Amino acid sequence: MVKVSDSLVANTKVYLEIVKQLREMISADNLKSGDKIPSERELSERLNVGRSSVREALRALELLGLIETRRGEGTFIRDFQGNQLVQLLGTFILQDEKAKHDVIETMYLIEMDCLRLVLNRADEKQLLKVKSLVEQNQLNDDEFFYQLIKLADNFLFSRIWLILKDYYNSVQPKNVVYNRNIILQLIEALIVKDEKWTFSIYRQLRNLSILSDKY
Amino acid sequence: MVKVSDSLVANTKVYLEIVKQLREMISADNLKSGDKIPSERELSERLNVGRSSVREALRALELLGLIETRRGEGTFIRDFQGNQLVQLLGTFILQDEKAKHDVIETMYLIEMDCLRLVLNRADEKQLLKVKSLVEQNQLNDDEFFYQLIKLADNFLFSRIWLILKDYYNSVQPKNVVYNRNIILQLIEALIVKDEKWTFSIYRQLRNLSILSDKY
DNA sequence: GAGATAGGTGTGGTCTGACCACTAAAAAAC
DNA sequence: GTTTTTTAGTGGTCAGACCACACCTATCTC
Repeated sequence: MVKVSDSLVANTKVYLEIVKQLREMISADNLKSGDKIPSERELSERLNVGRSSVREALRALELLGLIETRRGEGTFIRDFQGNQLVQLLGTFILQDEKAKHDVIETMYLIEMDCLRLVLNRADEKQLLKVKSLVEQNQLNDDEFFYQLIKLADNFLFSRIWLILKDYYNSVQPKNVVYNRNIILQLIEALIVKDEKWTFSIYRQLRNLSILSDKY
Repeated sequence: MVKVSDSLVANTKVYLEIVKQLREMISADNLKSGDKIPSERELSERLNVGRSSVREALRALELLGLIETRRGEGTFIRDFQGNQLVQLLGTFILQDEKAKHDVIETMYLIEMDCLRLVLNRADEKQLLKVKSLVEQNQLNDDEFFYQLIKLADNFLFSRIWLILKDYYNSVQPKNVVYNRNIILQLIEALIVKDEKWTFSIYRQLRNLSILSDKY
């Protein structure tokens, strides 16, 4: 009988090895969001490990938001959502002020990077689409920005931004402002590809006017 | 007998409740990095839950990097380090084709963000220190950039950059170029706080000359 | 035949008890 | 006093037992 743990020098815990195996399994079978993964009992049997070890791995991935389990049905790949995770991390690590500052600064800079990308990349059509959504009041501030970030067409930035946004909102209560006029101006500036105007409006939106020369 | 699970409408899983309890416990007792938390068996008894449930909670927190367990000793609060976590998330998230391009683009943009931060933040003294290290040939390209990133004084950026750099090096065969002259020019540009010059040199360093107007 | 009902099966959720491997501190031997 | 041995405590893992729930299917009722 060959156990997963035997394949290593045993300095790796079984549940970590299972996480690894799951990763490879997902990648090999090209499983996507919503797909089902084998049951706990089947995994336990296939990997020659105890079911409790399988559960430790699955629970950890669940807390991370990477999978979702439904009693009586099974375990499914999930579209990664950082919120829950971020909330947890936040209460654990975001105590010191410097960390909060870093989060906010990083988010602003990444947002501006995305604006640059949009300026160079997005076509007018897409921007007009966002504009119409805003005009119909279908987007709040966060949703609007997410649309912009997506237009930057960089998946990594989208992911990072989503996480940072959650941190940001948990640190910075607030912002029900939603000034539609400013947002519309920002879109306009992007459409005409006026970089200076774009960033001027952005700083206004984020209340960075005072710090305008800092970034 | 009152179980943790009974105190709720039971729509919350026990291990999540334990995570919550642990959080409160840590906060109440003001436990800090390095401190020990109760043993699995004690927690199991105190919270009236099975040890396996306690373990599910602890393993999840461990994968998150929030605690550390040492066999034979116990479980300890840990100084949070995101790298392992981000690495894990990365392998789960970065599977698509476009990912490589996104990684490179993201790294470049973050490096430029850091340059901006350094321009506004770093004092000459620190820069001269880096300069002397370069002159003594004590830094390779990556190490040099890491010094710069650190001068930007944003912990989050440092973390993200380190991860991206690993991906970058595995994607981009590689650049043993190490042109000391260009690096020294970059430092000089930063010292005199000449933004245009700085970015011009940077693009040269990263061979972005062709794309210069894209970013 | 259509619909409602009752089982059966598979799944996650949880607990218990049993080992093992390892560490550190106490006890014993010198 | 120093070394060795024992012992108690801790995490690591497994196996088996229930439970609650979702889904399917065969059966019953009309």
